Amino acid sequence: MVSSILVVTEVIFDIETKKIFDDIEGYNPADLGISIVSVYSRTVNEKGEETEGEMKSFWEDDLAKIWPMFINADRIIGFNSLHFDVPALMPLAPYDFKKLKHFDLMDHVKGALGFRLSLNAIASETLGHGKSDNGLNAVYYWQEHSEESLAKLLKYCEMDVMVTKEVYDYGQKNGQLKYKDKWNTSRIIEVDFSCPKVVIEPQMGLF
DNA sequence: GGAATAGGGTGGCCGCGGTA
DNA sequence: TACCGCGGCCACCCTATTCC
Repeated sequence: MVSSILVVTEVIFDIETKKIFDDIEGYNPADLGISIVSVYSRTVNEKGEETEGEMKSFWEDDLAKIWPMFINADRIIGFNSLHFDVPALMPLAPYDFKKLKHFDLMDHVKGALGFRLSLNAIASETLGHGKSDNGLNAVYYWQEHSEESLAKLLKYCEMDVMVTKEVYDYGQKNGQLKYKDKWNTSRIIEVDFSCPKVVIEPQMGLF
């Protein structure tokens, strides 16, 4: 008797750019340039438990290493990724990056609420802590380019990925997220982050 | 500060009810 | 009947918000 294993490979990612929109003409995230990409890659078993996970960060010179991670993923998770991260990475990708299995958290929040919310607003109320910094500072850290500022940039990008991961996990486990509205009232967002499991048939010995 | 988009504020229009 | 005030609805414009 051979039993099937249900697993999902998930990749949670975030990017930081070299420039802000003020530095470029028009609106094309691809023109901002990529300074660093942080990726949390993991496998999840049939119980929804993370069996293994690893955080990696890649500076612009190492970006070639990230593409195999994305193309093998069952779900690529980001926040506002479809409207920002994906277009920014597109020109650098060796394949059609936008055709992969993207899962944009903000898109789901917008679908549930009808309007957009920041990752910080959701994380603060849902997890009790928000982001450690903001995206503009990430650009300044890159432009400063000192050992200390690059360390801050790396830490910020990885922290962003961890916050995204925690929000995603909370939504998947509880079927809801939280945020504070403009009247400072705590609100609940009903979400469905369920993911179809991939069935892996154990290989029979061929020898 | 870029594009996109939702929310809020404002003003115009219309219908209804009260009063002279 | 004519006038006035009020409320509801709609369109428009401005502001706030997302990402970096």
